Amino acid sequence: MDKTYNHKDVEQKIYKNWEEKGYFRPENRFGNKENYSIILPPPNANAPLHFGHAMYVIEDILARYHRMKGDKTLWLPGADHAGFETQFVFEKKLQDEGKSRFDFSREELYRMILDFVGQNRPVMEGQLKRLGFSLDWSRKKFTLDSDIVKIVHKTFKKLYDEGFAYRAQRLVNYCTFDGTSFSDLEVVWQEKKDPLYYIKYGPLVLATTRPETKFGDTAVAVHAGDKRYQKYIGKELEIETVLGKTKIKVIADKMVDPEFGTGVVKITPAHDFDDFETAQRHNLPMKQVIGFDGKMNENAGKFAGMYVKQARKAIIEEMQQKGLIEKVDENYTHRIGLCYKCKNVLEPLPLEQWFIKMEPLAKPAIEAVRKGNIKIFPKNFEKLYFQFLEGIRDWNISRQVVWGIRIPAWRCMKCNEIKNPKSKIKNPNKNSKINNNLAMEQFSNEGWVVTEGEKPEKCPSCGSGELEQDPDTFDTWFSSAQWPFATLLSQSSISNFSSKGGSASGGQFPISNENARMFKDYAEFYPTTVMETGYDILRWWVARMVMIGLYATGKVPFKNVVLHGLVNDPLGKKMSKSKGNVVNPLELVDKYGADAVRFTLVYGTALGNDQTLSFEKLEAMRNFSNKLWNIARFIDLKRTQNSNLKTKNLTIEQLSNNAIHKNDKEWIEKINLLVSEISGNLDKYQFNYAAEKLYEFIWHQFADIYIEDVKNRIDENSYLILTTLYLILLKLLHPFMPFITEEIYQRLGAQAGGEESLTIEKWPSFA
RNA sequence: GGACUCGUAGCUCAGCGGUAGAGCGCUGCAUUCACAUUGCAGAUGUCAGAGGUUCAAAUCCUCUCGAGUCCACCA
Repeated sequence: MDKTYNHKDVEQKIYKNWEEKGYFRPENRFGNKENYSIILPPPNANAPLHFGHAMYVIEDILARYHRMKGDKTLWLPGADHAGFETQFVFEKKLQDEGKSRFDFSREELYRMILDFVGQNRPVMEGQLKRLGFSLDWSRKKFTLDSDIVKIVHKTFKKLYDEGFAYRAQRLVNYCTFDGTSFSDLEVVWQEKKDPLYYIKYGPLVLATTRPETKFGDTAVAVHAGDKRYQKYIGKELEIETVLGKTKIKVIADKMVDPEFGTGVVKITPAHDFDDFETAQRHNLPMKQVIGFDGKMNENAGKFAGMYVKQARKAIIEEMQQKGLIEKVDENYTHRIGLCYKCKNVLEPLPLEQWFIKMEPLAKPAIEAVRKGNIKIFPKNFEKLYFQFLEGIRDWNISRQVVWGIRIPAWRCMKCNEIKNPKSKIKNPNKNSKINNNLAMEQFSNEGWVVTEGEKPEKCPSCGSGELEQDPDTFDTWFSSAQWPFATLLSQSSISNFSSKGGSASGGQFPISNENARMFKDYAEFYPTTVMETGYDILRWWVARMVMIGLYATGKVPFKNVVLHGLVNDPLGKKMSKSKGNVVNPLELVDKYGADAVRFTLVYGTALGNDQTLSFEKLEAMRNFSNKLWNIARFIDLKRTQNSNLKTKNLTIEQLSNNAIHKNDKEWIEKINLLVSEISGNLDKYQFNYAAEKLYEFIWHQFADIYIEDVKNRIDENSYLILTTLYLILLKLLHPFMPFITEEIYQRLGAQAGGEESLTIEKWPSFA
């Protein structure tokens, strides 16, 4: 054996062997006790891993621990299509090539992104392997796999049929130049100085930066406690405007800050996010004055046809002439949203989209945690969970991107014409004249046909064949929310469970009990045992999985939630691509070895806390690997010096019966205690304790004291005890440092008579 | 603006009611011995600050200051 351990020589070779032998497949285990399952949070298929993904080592520790304990263990990998993010990255690439998404048809664009992702996905998977993750690759899934898509469609259909999915008009950030809406993520916020106009509304004066939207005002709001305006609350005022006299209602709402401006706010539901919400609270009508083409519409009277900026100027001039402007604050700064692409000001505009009613779904999700059907570790995150669910709003699941699962909903053009004769519904990107005067109430789903993916032949209510599919795709999180049951269900032949024959009403989708046997993985591993992920996606992902999982299957999707913290750069700053401080975990694996990287991540940081990446710590853990190596080297050397010295794979009890020397007996007892401590720590997700104890014990107890002691009195019996105890320590350490422990085990284990790999060895039990 | 997390040895962090802990670093010594990616010995802290609860507080409560994250995006 070499003097130092060289991880590069062994890691990849070892992983390849593990995989070929099928150790990570649950069906290959002997003596299965309980079913144990973890679904890997699917990394973005498009991007290489970042450091956060290395934290999934926690899942590997759990998987390996339970596998060794004899549980039938499944750790299932997958990849997420990450709809908007991936399309965003791809469009950047197009941009670099001097192209844009508008140069391609929907189908072309989708195909191109699919190819792009296809090239990147193996990179990500290879990285997970380099980290030693004991994932069952035979079961890997992608969120756009056809069988997953089928399940997602089915869930949506169920939500629709049971009245949880509805169509409604909500505001979106719309770029009138690019003709598309953007999600909140892609809005670029910028500080800008704009005039703040103080304009007269009858007896009131209010401040606004957007006087041109005044034609869309459907109320004026003040704070309920504002003494100045008490007498107006609930009254209807007659006011003078540039388009003549009109009437407007005064409401009281908490959204108004009496300190700002005059303490009076105009409410323009169609063109301001806050106003929109206020209008919902007060059941105010919505009046659109700006079209999807960026021009004022007919509600703006003589200003119709003007672009927003022109109109603002023209209106201000006229108001000034009429004496309707009290003053102008020229130095007002505020933040406005810009299009990331063309840097134009985004226009909040009302667009019809699909929503999910969340409150009834959130209730059982809250209950599940309250009752302890789901446990969250560390416990303090429960608070965040409840906070989110108790204040939940309906979920907009429509996304105007191509890269994703297309919503299986068709609009009957004929029914819509009957319902809304004047404004023929067309793609709003082309036609601005829709829904100008719609009330705020939820839309009915009339005129829509929702299926499980297949195109309907005709409209069930009018029989028309003129059906147009919703161009939108689902929010990525809508599919990820179904990940635990979707991945497990889709392991079986999915044709068993498709659409038409399926239980239409009543029972929980997707399957009736008698069919359950067809879905073996689902039956065995759902609900999964642990969902382990970063706390930053507790609400985005974990909470939604609970809600949708409970809804779709009638069961919690997992029994335990384990949340890890973030890994920051060596200066303690969050790693981000834009800051350019991202550390590739693979670089560190190359330099220090996967085991050292893994151990570094769990050593010394309590679960759920952030940590700062430390090269010193990595070095220390690499040294620890070397220590392990040299203990093995000592054992190996003695053996070559005296062929009577033997190692045997014995249990602690058997060892006890064999020990002769008093000191050896003591050390057996010490390790016996250690086994129980480490097992206890792992059962309680106290990975840092376990790692610290193993490090301290192996190095400063076992090597520094015990080996030094045995060295001077070595004989066949003491050698047997010493080396067998070392095997036990390797087993305890294996979930944390799988490569080096396996390599040493292979070198020592040949004589020991154990399993062919540590991966499938039995976890030491304490006497 | 709202919420959450964190401020403990030079650095990175455990501890979270009972007279302060680890790793790294530092100081001194040792070393043909499995390992210098080593061993032995040692120094180092009014546990951010101020109040309060308690027989007892780094640990519980309140406030202040500082660092960070998430959410919202005030006319």
